[in-house]
Amino acid sequence: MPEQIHVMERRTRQRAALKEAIEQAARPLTPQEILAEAQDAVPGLGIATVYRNIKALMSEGWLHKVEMPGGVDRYERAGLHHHHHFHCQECDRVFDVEGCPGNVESLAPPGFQVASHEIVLYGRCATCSS
Amino acid sequence: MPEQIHVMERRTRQRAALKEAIEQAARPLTPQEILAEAQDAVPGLGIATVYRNIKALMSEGWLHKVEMPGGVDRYERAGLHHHHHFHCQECDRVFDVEGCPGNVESLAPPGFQVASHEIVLYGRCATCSS
DNA sequence: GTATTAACGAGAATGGCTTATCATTCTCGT
DNA sequence: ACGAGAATGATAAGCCATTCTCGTTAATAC
Repeated sequence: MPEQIHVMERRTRQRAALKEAIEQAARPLTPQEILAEAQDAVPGLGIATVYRNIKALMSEGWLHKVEMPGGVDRYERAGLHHHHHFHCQECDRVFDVEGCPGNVESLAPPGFQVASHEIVLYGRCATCSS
Repeated sequence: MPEQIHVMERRTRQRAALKEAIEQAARPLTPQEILAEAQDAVPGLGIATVYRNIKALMSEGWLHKVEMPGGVDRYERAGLHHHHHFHCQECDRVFDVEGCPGNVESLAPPGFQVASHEIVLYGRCATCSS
């Protein structure tokens, strides 16, 4: 009687390309951006695979969702230290921003409990400024 | 020959109710929230009318759009002084937050030009905390 | 009051992003 | 090399916020 071994995750070129694209970017990427990057390595890659793996990588804690105002969700490696984001109004890319003003919770009105916060800077990135 | 007089805007109960709801709320409202509030005054009011008037009030500068991460657009009176927002994770309402840490632009990396910024606090509002 | 026509209400249609379906391909333990 | 079934790719379907259509209502000028 053959043992039934449950394979939870297989190593595929697609998944490797997706993870590689995400790590190389070093900034939050939209599903479309992930697709475009990963297609350099795996030409036929489809958008469904991107979404499937985003969901999988999220649930295994490898990936983290970044929600930006008025835009689609973006994703970056989980486990990065506390940071914020810069949204370029020209190229629509989002970049990580180090540091935090601190003392942000004190802005909340009395009785409001602050669990976390997000700061988003808008403007033009270095590339679009030059 | 009757003169052709162009009426640009009529005073309707619906529009009055919408503006009233927005001013009373004193916080950014979603189209659905505006609808719910205004229906207290005008029961039959439809969602299309809400969107129509949002668009109109926006273009005449009376209303201002507030985009929140991972949510639908909200709207509040234009002309309010610089402030930020608190998003209650329990009731999903958004509140205004006075004050600003300042010195926020200095967070941006060299070469990045900051035009504006938004700070969003997450947690539980006073009502949901008690 | 009457005519004009902006504004309304209900529901259909649109447009995006995301998820589901399913036949096919590919990984991996044996 | 083989076989089970996980993963993929193409596309259909689902979701939803927003916009459009159109017959009806009602605000304004006279």
